[in-house]
Amino acid sequence: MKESFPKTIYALVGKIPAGKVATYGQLALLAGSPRASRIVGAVLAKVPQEKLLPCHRVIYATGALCPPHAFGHSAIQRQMLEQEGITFLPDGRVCLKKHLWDGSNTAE
DNA sequence: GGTTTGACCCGTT
DNA sequence: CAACGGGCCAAAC
Repeated sequence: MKESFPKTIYALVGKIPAGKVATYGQLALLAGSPRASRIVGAVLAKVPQEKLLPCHRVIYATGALCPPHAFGHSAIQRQMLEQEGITFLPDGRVCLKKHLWDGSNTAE
């Protein structure tokens, strides 16, 4: 495995199953750098939707969604996740306890 | 090849 | 309880 970081991120995000969510830290961890959580976001920011990556399934480690400008609009990500079957808490956060992606099982 | 920034995360005030 | 700052790693200019 010698794929670049962004390449790894694309693969990981593309492996996130519907109805599940992954945190930037989680992707960074699977990518090989647990502290490169920022890189994950930066990479997704550079990579256009042409990759068809479900970046809307990527959220903060706290369960909060990423800033509105990330998807070009606010509450968009939330709407998408709701359609995926994600459960939102009254706090406005995703139920990480129920929808946190199990990337450890998908890691190769 | 060095510098700047970035869709983050956590501890402290 | 809420807000602020700092630190981390890698990609882009």
